[in-house]
Formats: sequence, C-alpha cells, structure tokens
Amino acid sequence: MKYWLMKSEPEAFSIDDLKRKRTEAWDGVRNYQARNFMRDSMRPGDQVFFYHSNCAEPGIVGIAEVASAAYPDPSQFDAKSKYFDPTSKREEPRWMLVDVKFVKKLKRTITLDELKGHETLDEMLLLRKGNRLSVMPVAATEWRYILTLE
DNA sequence: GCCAACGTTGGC
DNA sequence: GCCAACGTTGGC
Repeated sequence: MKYWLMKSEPEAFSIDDLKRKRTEAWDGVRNYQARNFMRDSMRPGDQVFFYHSNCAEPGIVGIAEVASAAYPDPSQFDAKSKYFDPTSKREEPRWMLVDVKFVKKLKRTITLDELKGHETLDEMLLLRKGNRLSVMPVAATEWRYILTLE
C-alpha cells in the first residue's frame, strides 16, 4: 500500500464536502505528473492525506482512501466544464482520475507552517521549494510521523 | 492582491 | 531544439 497527498482548495472542495459526499471523483487534474501518479501508481486502498491549499490555514485536514482504479476524467469531454480539454479525444483520453473516499477528519489541522518545523520531514515533497503538484507521494516514514503529530 | 516558481505553448 | 511569452499554482 502506498501513501499520497492530494491538494484541494477548500472553497472549491473541502474535507467537509468529501465527508458529506463520502466518495468523489477527483476531476480537474491537468498536470501530467499528477496524472501519472493517479494513472500508474495509485491502487484502491492507498491512503491519502487531504490537504487544504490556497486558504487562510493551509495544511493537512483529513485522511481519505483511493477508491477506484484510474479511469478517464469525464470533465475533459464536457464543453461546459471549466476543465474541458478540446484537444483530448474519447478514443485516447488525455486526463485520468481516481475516486477518493472519505476516511476521517483529523482532530485539528496540521498546518504547512508546522510541518516545516520538523527535521524528520525535511525531504518531504510537499515542502520542496517551488513544488506545485496537487497529487504527490508521501513516504511511509513521513506518513507515520505526521500521524503522531495529530 | 502580489508574485515566485513553475509548466506549457508556439514562433523561429 | 531553444526560449520568450503566457498561464497557473499557492503561500503570504
């Protein structure tokens, strides 16, 4: 089993939204590296840190689980969607996604600022300068360590 | 709202 | 294949 971190802007889709809906198709990823992680490496049952980005208190707010294999992101074919990609063909979809299932909310937000203060997490992808990936792997050691911070 | 740090696009 | 221009992400 692998571990991941997925970012979402809480104004667009928050951990509370996921809790209410139980499962969500993680659509709208339009970055090749992030897509490749979902398409090639994610498996049902993998665990996910749910991260709130671009907000007052960025940080890890909950845990989710990969709930499907990768399949084509339907929004790429929807002309009314802001994720519409006119260059993607149905016979050869460019963008893939997975379903993500709610597991739990953390008792508190483990903030980005706090994560930066732990030497153990120095190598964490999330904390690398300039990293803007919305889907990224988390090392098992990092996963376990972060859970002890809750 | 600002802007650094990207990734993508397209002219050449 | 280079690289300038442009668009996006996301912390602050």
